[in-house]
Amino acid sequence: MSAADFGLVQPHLTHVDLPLRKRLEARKKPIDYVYFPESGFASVVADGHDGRGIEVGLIGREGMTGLAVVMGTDRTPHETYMQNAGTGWRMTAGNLRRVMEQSRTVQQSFLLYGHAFVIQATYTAMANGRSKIEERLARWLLMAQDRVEGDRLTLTHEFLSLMLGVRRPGVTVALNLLERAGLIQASRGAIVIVDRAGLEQLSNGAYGAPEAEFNRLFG
Amino acid sequence: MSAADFGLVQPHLTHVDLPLRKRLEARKKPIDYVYFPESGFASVVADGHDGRGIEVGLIGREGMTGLAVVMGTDRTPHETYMQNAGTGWRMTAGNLRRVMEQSRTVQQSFLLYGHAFVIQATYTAMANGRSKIEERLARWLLMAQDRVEGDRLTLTHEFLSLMLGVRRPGVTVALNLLERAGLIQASRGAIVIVDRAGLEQLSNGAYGAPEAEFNRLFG
DNA sequence: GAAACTTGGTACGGGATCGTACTATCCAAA
DNA sequence: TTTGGATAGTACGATCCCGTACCAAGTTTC
Repeated sequence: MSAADFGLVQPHLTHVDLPLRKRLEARKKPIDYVYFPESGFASVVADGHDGRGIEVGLIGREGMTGLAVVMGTDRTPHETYMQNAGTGWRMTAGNLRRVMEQSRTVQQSFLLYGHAFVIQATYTAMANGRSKIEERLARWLLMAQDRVEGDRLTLTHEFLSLMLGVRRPGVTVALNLLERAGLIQASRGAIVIVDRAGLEQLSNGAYGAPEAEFNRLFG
Repeated sequence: MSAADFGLVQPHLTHVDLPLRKRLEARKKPIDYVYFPESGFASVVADGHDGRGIEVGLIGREGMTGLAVVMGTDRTPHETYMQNAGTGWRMTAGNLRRVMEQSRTVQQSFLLYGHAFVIQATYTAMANGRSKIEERLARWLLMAQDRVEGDRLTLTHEFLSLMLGVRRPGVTVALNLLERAGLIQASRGAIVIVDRAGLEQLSNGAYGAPEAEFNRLFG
């Protein structure tokens, strides 16, 4: 985004704390604020009819929440909340709408990120349909590390199982597999990424394509 | 879309035949035309690293191809081709860009459909992660019927297996299950939907949410 | 109408994942 | 220091789905 465009957006931004599990969007409720994380990341979670959600999107400092507003509506059927605590900026949905109307190029920047998000979602659909747990896990860990500083992720097996939509023991077993392969180092409530290249290889094609598309657009 | 807006779009539209398997978008290639099907439907297919694709989106008369252009870029990593022959209209990507620039409200209409498409993709991710074959099959049949006239779908088990990313015999077995339940009537190369409500129920929550969102926006 | 091809039905063993339950370990609060 | 809760490891049978193979039945081609 150009300096001039950022100048239009910046006055509306408020710096905010984004603690763990803070809800940034509620399902089917009007979106009040859109958030631009600068650290940590949020999960977009689709609710199944039986209340068992599954993650369909991951948003960190590369992106923003509130794409529904960018697309011209005010809500989605999904829930979005912080999965890894951090900080960021937010602006009201109304101000976002006004700035986008004011500047085509600002709007264009947000739309381009929207495109990147769609691609991420479609590849999540592919991974969920085609990949084994350890492959999806490797993909998720890589996507998460892309969005944090350093190589340490603070999360439990239970949380990962909710994100991937699988059993908790399934995550435990898969993590042990990754650890024995020397790709990660697990401890209670935390995972350290040791070998990114190895994880990418193990993901067996599940990781990479959306990231390549993002880099083509913004890199 | 208002009559005035349609007046801006209409001059650029050319009526075209959309035969089975016609490719509307090639992966990672610049999009020349965007298509508005009036009958039949197209599949958006993500390519796995091993070349085994899986469907991540379904587009019929309710929508359009070329969302990447709407979002401000010229290509996607996906492939889009007609899955059920029909007819439609197309316009060049350049004309689409110009019309959207000319009219905020035209752009807004297309963006709103883009939102609906994102929701469809995210629920596909959920279905792929959580639902059994027969549930996903019921969802797919309902989505397909939403996009054709009448209750007859012309497609083979083989094709369905490619769309769902499962084995062909898996589709055969699941279809027989649906038929024994009196929900469909299968014959060589064709499926007749007999009981929509029953299919929705059998889909176990996999069908419905994206359609509800679409209706909220356009219904 | 015979041959070649497409499509659909069925079967087999194997692997992935499930739901569940139980135990072990770590950490924090009392 | 003890106790209780959160987290992780392991095991069990059941179920779903896989890859593959083979055959049957319909359809097209010659």
